[in-house]
Amino acid sequence: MTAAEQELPKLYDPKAAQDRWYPHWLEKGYFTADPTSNAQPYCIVIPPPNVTGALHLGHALNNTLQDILIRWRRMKGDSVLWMPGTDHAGIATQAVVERRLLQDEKKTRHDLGREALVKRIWAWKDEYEARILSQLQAMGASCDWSRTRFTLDPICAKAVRHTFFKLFADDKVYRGKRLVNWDTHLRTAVADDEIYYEDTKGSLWSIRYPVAESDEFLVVATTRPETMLGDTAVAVHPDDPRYKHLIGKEVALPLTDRRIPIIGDGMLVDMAFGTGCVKVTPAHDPNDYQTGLRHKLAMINLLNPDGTYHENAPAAYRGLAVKEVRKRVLADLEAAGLLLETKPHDLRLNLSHRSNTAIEPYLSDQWFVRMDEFAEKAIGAVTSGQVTFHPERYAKSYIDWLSEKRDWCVSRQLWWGHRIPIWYCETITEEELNVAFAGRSDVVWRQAEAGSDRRGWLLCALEDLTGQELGPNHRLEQDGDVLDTWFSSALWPHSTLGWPEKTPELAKYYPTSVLSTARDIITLWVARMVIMGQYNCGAVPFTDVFIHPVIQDGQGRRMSKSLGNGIDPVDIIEMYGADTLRFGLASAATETQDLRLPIEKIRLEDGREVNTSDRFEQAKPFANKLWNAARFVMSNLGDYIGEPVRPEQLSIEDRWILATLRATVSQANASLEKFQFEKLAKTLRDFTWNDFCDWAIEFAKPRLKDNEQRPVAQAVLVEVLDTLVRLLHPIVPFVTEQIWQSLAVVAPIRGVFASRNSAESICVAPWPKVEDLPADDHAQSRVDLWKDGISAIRNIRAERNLPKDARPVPVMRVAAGEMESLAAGLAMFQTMAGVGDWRVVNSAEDLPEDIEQARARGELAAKVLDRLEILVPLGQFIDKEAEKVKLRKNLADLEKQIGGIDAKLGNASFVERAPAELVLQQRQKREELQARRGAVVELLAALEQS
RNA sequence: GGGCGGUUAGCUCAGCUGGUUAGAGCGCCUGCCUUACAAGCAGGAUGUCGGGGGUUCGAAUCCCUCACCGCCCACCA
Repeated sequence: MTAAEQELPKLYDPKAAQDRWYPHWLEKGYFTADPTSNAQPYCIVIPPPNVTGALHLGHALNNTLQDILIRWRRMKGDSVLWMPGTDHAGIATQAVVERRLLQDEKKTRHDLGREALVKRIWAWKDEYEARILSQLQAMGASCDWSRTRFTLDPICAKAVRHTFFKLFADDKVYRGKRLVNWDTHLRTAVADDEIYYEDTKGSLWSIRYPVAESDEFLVVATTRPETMLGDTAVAVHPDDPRYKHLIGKEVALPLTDRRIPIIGDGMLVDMAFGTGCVKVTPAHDPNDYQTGLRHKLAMINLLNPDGTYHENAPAAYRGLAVKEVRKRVLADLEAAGLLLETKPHDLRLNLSHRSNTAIEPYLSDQWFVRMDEFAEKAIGAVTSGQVTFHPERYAKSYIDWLSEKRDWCVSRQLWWGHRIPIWYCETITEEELNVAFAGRSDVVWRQAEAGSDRRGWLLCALEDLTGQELGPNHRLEQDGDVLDTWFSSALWPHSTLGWPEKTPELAKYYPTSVLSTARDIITLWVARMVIMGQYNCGAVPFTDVFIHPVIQDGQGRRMSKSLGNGIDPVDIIEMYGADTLRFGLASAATETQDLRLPIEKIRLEDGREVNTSDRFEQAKPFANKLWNAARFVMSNLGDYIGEPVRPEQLSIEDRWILATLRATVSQANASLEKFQFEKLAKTLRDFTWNDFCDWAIEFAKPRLKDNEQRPVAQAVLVEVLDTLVRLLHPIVPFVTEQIWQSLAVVAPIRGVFASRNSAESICVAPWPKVEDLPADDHAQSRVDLWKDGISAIRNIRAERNLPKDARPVPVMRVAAGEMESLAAGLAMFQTMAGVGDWRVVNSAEDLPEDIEQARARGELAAKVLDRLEILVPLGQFIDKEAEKVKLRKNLADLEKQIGGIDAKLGNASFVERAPAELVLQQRQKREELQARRGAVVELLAALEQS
């Protein structure tokens, strides 16, 4: 491509840049990690999106922020790996596929069978995984796609199998009882997040339980009378004077022939609620279950999986459904005169999302991971500083949750997931097992615990058992359940790197660097990754956890399908381009607040209705602005030869913009180190727009017309543009690459000083270094004075409505020491402020005659600034009255400020107690203001006399 | 019920280790198609910093309290 072939359209075309550069980056392999590199490793594993559906804006935010970090570190020269992948999301995915099956074909999973259903889910997964990956690519994500993983793929499966095997062998996993949320319609356990609540008007029934061998009664209040058939105790508060004496005695449980103990339990019972007596049904209520554990009560399961009453219930109720049992129990109690009262009571019904039927707490046997030691170690990882949360307040939720040390239930009654690698055999003996598996270290076994639903032996194997290992006389049956999705997610940082194999990737990139996620999964995911990382690899999985804000709609609600307020990032990319999406999200990613996006529905040209947000309008002009600044620079490089520039050739304004750029690089570094993306975006936007475009380019225009100054001005523009696009690249990768590549054609040689580079893509160009750019306080101070002067004249022109072509001839009064500074900006003033010849005078000396005369005639407009007084003769354009009003307002402002300072300085306590430095500063400030006031008073007086 | 965060311009948000006349983007008003950019330029207006109390010479910033909004966790016999 030659310079002539360059297309430099006025409007930046995001789509063209995206279509052109993303495939190019992939082809060149810039995103491919090299574990053999000697560079410092930097690795982020993507929080794997669920394959349940397409990505929304929350994912876009998180992945934009990760890509910013990744692209930054890649440019810094680190050996970078951003590991992509997706999550099988157990119940969520199975549920969507089952729901669709029911809708489209009126079939349940039982109609299809396990194998066929799983096949359907794989097809679903393939579709959505492709969609998700293409969304990430559309956003510009620089993942190493050659390593894309899926939580059910063979590499991850191997890690899961090895982990479970190790846990089993170490006795860290056990089979135990637990109350699960049982869906009696679908005959399956459902997860907590698959339950919804409905407030309904129910009843609170009071039932008399006769105390054995006594005339006394205890009255219990319940919303679920049918569960009384499974009661195994009645609890009262141990300090309750009404019942204290009964603790240790028994009641005769009505409708049954059982006697159950009266226990004292301060945790379960609130003396003030109801009657102060609580029936305890450990097998069908979570609190009662805990109470049962505390008091070692019997646990009587009343239900069959289909929700009918089990043989553990008295004969009269067996085989009946829950509702029917309730009716009968109430009728029978009534008949026995034991039903005291029925009161209306508001209660919350737990319903299954999947079948819309009531959830029954149901006691079942599940696999658990022992958490005590694990949690202790994982807490230590944070308290010792091996893992740091950003913002740090989130460490508290992590530690609080882990401190409960509740064992982790890892089995799920699903078909979609990692099958639990346990085989049961009831008939074998240990001797026979020893013989069958002699010499094999890949099979371990343990005896089933007493009280478990299984008898005989539990075998865990690294490879699937065929079932034939024990010979024809013994049946081996594999556990039908799968593992909790979070089990495989917990291994994600090391499983994706190849553990348990000792891969070069694992050696190079583990522990990874940063984990970026939302706060709602700090416990479910982050804590468990730390635990499993420590267990499997002996080291924490990452050193920093960054918690990003949550995206909400205009009403502060989460985005969700059911509310219809979700935004597809691809829609935003189509409307605004990927750079604007990313810039908008980064600009909104503040540390303290969640991110509120007022949603609008709009209809696209193709008729589709999509959600969008005004927030992207705010970010929209930026890429184009940058593009046009670059276009200006490049259009002035036709004769650029790239000769090195010696520092002494630089003008004041060159030194100013380079010094300002230096400060910007330093600020950008600080923001990136601290995960302050909003600050990063703002810093770079401000530099681009306010310093580079508004001033530096304008300063350069006259110099580019001067043959002598032109090469230096060109070199500095190239240097600044080159550095700026490198700084911006992590946020807006496409427009910066477009500029980088175009710039390479017109200015193959860059670098005002030593830092020349000619990277073939900005993706791998060096990150700017602060020390390559000169600091220059003097230039900064001087250019600030120029800017003030130019703004002041523009202000006068605009406020006095001077015609466009009017060329007033102003005077600037400054202290003697500043005269030279201002005079150096001569050319700039004339073009940028639109003035004719102008003069700088010493404020201690008399004004030039023409100005003095204009003042006498009252035709002078003035601006009295801190270091500078600007006097513009307006001649016929003067409006004396308006001028007086302005000066009076100016005077009032100054007096108000002086008054404020006087109040402070007149306050003895301030002078005594405030830092001396501050008092001095206030005194100086007062002097300046007084001087300005004097000047304004003088001007006003002249005007009034005229 | 416990915990966390928020309440600053019409909208979305910075500022909060106390100390200039409280800022930005978008929107709004005025004037400009000034050959980088009208998705632009120049200029302008806009705030009892949620209410109340306290600490301090000084509070948007620190403390207490109330109200409202959001989130997490627990619970509702």
